[in-house]
Amino acid sequence: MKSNKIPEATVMRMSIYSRFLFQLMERQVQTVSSNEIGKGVGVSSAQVRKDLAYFGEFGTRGVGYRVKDLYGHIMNILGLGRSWNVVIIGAGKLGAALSLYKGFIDRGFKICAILDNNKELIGNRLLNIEVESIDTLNEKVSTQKISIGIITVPAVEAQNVTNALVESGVKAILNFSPTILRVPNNVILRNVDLSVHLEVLSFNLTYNSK
Amino acid sequence: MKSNKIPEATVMRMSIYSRFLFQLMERQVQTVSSNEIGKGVGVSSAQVRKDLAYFGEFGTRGVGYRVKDLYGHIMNILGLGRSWNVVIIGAGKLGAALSLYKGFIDRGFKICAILDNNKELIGNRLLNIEVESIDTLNEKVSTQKISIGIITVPAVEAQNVTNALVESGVKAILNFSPTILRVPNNVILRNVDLSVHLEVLSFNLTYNSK
DNA sequence: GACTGTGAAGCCATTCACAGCT
DNA sequence: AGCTGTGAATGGCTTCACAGTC
Repeated sequence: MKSNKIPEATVMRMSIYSRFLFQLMERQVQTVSSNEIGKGVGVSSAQVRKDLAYFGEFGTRGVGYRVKDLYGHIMNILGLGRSWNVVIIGAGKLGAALSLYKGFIDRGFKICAILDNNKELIGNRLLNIEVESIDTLNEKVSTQKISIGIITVPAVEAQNVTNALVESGVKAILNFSPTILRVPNNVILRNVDLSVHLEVLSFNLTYNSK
Repeated sequence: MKSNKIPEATVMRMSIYSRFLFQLMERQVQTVSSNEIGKGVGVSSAQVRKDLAYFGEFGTRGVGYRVKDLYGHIMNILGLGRSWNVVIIGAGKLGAALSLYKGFIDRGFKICAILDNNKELIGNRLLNIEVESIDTLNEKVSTQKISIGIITVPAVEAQNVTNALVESGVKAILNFSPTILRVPNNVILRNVDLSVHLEVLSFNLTYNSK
């Protein structure tokens, strides 16, 4: 499978489809059509079929998709057939919230460590994990086989934290700080900018689009 | 200005440009080129110029852009020349984190109220705001002129909360719950799905793209 | 008749390349 | 010479429409 030819938008929708399918499973639904999936998640049926076609043929013409099978396929495609170990750097409010975020845990992301350099926060307990010093990063990553780092520190510290994460051997970084980070190109970086979304709303409200 | 012809990606980048320009202002930089902006935020110079061109001509050929002026223009374009009143529904960890999120406050979003239906959370103090019952929504929105609602409740409650927000007169909603919400089309809705981003990383790690 | 899978068409965003200004 | 603003070219994602299958 050549993942670099697959649109990122497609991957994001796959994630959404899988959650919709999970809901159907809970309701014991056996079969679903691309049209129903599309209605359920807010895209066209053609889009659903095109997205799935990147990865194979999962349906039956005239019938639709078996919910359970399709769910399984998508979870495997997304690499969620296993669990991922994660470290969060930054034990402020956002880091704390994310460490307890059910959406992560439910989908196989295990928060193994929460690190910070602020002595006031070190020692705090979040659920069953204790906030520890950022000095323990290398040890945590290697002993716990952590492959993903989440950055929730202030912008000014973000690049330093990134460098430390890269050096520790983490393979992917999810950055919540509003900064452009530099990473070597064997490390995958994604940015989530919370302010941007509110500002898009502000823009739309101002020019009352639609 | 016809905002409905402007790509959403452009609006999002405008938000990012403005923060980059703010950093330049702090460093007393007077003038900047599209190339420098592009380098700073990780896009091409042509992209920067195209984006700005949707809104007018802000630069001087042969010279570049005056940092302060361009910043001011973009802030106005984004509707950030004023402050926006916001209500957060859901005082769990995520709601609490967002209510204290500096990135919102700094950009003129004022969290006026945090509401929840969980009696255990009502009465908690977050900074200077007290968590109150969701029953007070209508009153809050009208007396405090709130135009934006942020949803951080569990998925099952999200549609009910949305309906309440719509009825209260809120004009835009930022939804952090992983659900497809229905809103009348005079209300603007944006979804932020935190899990999706980690799952895209999982996908990329699995097929080591790039 | 219902629904998938897919080539072709359409559409939208990004990049190119250069004329025009300082 | 340096840099913006922009029409033209490119590239990529989405929609269309229908052949293929149950």
